[in-house]
Amino acid sequence: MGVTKRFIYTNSINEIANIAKVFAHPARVSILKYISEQEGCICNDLVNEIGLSQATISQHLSVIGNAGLLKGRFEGKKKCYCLNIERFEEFQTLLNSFFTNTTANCC
Amino acid sequence: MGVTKRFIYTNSINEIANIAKVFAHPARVSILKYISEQEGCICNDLVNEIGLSQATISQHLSVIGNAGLLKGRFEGKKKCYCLNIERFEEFQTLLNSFFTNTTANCC
DNA sequence: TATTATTATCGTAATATTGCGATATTACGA
DNA sequence: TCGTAATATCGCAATATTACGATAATAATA
Repeated sequence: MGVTKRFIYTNSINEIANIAKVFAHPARVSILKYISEQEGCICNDLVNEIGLSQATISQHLSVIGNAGLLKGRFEGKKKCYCLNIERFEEFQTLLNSFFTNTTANCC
Repeated sequence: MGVTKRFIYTNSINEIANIAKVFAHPARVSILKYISEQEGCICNDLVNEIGLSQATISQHLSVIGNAGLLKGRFEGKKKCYCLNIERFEEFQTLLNSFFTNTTANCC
């Protein structure tokens, strides 16, 4: 029974959880922060900066990318990543709504 | 190698990840939302509302409680929970700072 | 052409997380 | 006093997640 019963929750509840999940690992927070400070950066920069293996960084990049938070393009053999700001702001808005609604409900 | 290398990240990175982790499961999002809509509620209300077992709800409440987001007091045999708004707002502020800083950094 | 660099993916082992039944403890009502 | 209700915790099985070595494919350079 290690699988989450996503079917019992509403779409908006699942959405908040999915968003939060992207940030629930420090590697991914660190990656996002580092990328935001560069004009663009490549997987191996992150390997050097963060100190995890290339395979692991690539895995975490995949999670972030699947969430829509990255734009990437190849420059030769190097894949150069930068943030998808619009998506980032979408996430911020959704989380803020959740927080604000939740605290406003309370007496 | 299933354990996160938390020691390689800064405290503030770990903090963001820890906060996000509380919301990374839909049960906990749902619990927080439901509690916010009541004057106070008990574990069994949540069992009925969400549809997970009492043991599971109690587990999730424990995660939320350990994050400091709950106030609870016994009324007889019933433990009545409500939100710790201050802590909630702390989390919101920290997450917002992270999002705002990250998007502001970008060109 | 050979060598090096870059990266996504696969496979694996270790650990964390999820869900739940069982249970012990406490409170309450008949 | 007994029966019921409420809840945290334990133990367990199943699944997800984490980290990494190995590897294949591609690009660039000597």
